Amino acid sequence: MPQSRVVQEQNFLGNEAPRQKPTIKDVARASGASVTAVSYVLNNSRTVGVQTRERVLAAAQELGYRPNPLARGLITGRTQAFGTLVRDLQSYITTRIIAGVEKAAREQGYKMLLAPHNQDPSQAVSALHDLTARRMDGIISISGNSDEHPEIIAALPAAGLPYVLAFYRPSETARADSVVVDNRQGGYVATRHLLDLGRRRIAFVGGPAANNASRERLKGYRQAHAEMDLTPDEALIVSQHFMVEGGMRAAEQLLRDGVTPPDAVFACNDHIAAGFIRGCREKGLRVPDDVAVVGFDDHDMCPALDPPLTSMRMPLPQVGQLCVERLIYRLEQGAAWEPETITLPCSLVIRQSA
Amino acid sequence: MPQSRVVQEQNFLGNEAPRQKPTIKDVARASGASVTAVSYVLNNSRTVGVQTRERVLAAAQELGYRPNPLARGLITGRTQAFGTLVRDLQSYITTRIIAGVEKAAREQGYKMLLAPHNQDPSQAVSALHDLTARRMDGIISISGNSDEHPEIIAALPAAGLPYVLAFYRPSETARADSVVVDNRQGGYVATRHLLDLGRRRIAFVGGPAANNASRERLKGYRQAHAEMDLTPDEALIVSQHFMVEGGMRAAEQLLRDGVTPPDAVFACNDHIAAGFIRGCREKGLRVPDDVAVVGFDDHDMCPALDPPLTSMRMPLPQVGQLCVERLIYRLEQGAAWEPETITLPCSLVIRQSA
DNA sequence: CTGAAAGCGCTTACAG
DNA sequence: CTGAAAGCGCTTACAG
Repeated sequence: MPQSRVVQEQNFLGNEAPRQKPTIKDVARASGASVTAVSYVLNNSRTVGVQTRERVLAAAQELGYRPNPLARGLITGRTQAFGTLVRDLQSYITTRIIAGVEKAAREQGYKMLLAPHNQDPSQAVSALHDLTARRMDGIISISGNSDEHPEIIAALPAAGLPYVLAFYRPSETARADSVVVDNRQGGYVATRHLLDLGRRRIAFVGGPAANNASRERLKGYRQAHAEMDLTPDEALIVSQHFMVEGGMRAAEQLLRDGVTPPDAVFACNDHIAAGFIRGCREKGLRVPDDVAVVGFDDHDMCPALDPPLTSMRMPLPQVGQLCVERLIYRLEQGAAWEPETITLPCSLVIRQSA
Repeated sequence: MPQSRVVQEQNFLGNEAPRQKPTIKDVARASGASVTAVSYVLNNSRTVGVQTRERVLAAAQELGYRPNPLARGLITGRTQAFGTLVRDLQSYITTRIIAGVEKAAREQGYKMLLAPHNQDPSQAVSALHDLTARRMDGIISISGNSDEHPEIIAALPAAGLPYVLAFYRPSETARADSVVVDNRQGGYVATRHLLDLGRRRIAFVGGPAANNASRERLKGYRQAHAEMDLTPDEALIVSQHFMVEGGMRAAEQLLRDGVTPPDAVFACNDHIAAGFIRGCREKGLRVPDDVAVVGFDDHDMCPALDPPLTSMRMPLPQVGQLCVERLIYRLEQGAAWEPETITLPCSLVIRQSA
């Protein structure tokens, strides 16, 4: 009898056809306990006689029993899994947040189902439907450096699942938990660093004008100036796409003949910063001597740029981790609660561009 | 009666508490059909009288009915979802393959459950257990530029699920489907490009010595030389980590005083190439005039490097897409089959470094 | 303290 | 062609 079990185990571990997975009934039979007892023992949800308990545990162990999450989910309505809504998986920022989500989820015994929506509201809605149908326990919605389409955020409450926003600060009225990075402080620190270097014509190259992170960083930029009783030249404040090409275009704008060039640039991401540096080079300007440059994101190519790029680092894995913790907290609390936004500071990584 | 349904729908779409999701029973009741009939209509698995069929469809539509995948999976053993095993989510290569997997999966009506294993066999085994327990329909295992831990590949068959390897060419005996990139051809094309430029001392900077992709690319490097009756200087062939720092170290090795420097470098990824370029700069060597450089991966920072980096592009999204197609094909075929490896060619993206 | 039984929401032989 | 019923693998009132 025990022998036949061993054989099964070998089949499972070997390269052969999969054995039939043992069910709770098999464990009950093998341990001489009732299905009820097995369930209670395995879930620790009721005290069970100690000898029964031990036989159940032994049998489960020996059979390699694993409860079927589908059956369990059907009854409990919980699946020990989160849906993670993301725009796409190509973004450096997004993947680092996901890494934090995954790690924290795993540590808490949860799995993560990824649902990219490609910034398409109808895809997002259908993903949300599916996540709900699969009885996810909650949803984490990750925004990247660009804002999510508003309809996507708006679709979240309708799913009827607890959710937390990562990297996106909800409007006052939204009643949503979120974990965000302090973009204002990041913008402040970056700008302040350039001011401390003695620069006084600091350009600001933001992302698309509507981008929330950019707007916050611009506030920090202004604040740093204001604190030193300086007024930035509004002509130095421009918007571009978060790409190398955007940075090159910004350089064309700001370094064109006939205008006084900036002596520093704070770029809202590293791609822009890199493109700007390239633009400087083409104009014959030296970085950092003529133009000091600070980027944002601390991209892993920063050390490889010429010169190595000084950049703001965001605590991205922590954002993911805190989202998970928040979500689990909500799951366990249930009932009424006040939405909460956790704000994490950025830090400056000084290299040679500023 | 219809009115109360409308109210429910509003609750669902609004910001209120989630309504109870309708079940197949609700659809049966609303349409006056049997549960059996509803099931057959919705699955198209048996012909049903046309008027019944239409009433069922209408009711399902109106109620916003979505079959519970958990209940369905419990019976059918299928969940319309794949598990995707990855080392981590930080790799540029991995995320691009994942994007391809996700897109193809979505188009075929499948979801994707991501399971990172951090190159830790025990994490991989437990992820595999979980994926099996959740009744995934199949598994796609994605390797990045570095080889997977062999135990991780070895654990795959034991899960008893169909699986496909992405980016990893299985050994002859492994009997596994896979979709890989033609690293040999990539190495050949890159090297050939440098040779055609007239370079004759071409260094090869690979990843860790055991790395399979590197070894294949080296074969291509040798082949390109052989075709022109050239023999590369073995001293120019070095191994480094796939990082900017690795490239810098390679530059230290190859450009040190007293040795004849290479006039070109083929680096096995863009981070290495970028680090090497930085090393050249520090030695006062011009790229590409003194040293031409070709990287690998076509990283999105390539255009921002100085000079913009010429690099090999791999058809990564296609790798993911073909994995999904292969897997679905296996699911539908079942039974006996011969393992198949699909090999996709790389292409050269010429910028200014070579 | 304990177990038989109902039931979660489906699918699918089975019997009409 | 059609539907009542069994059953997937669990959890948990319910009744002893």
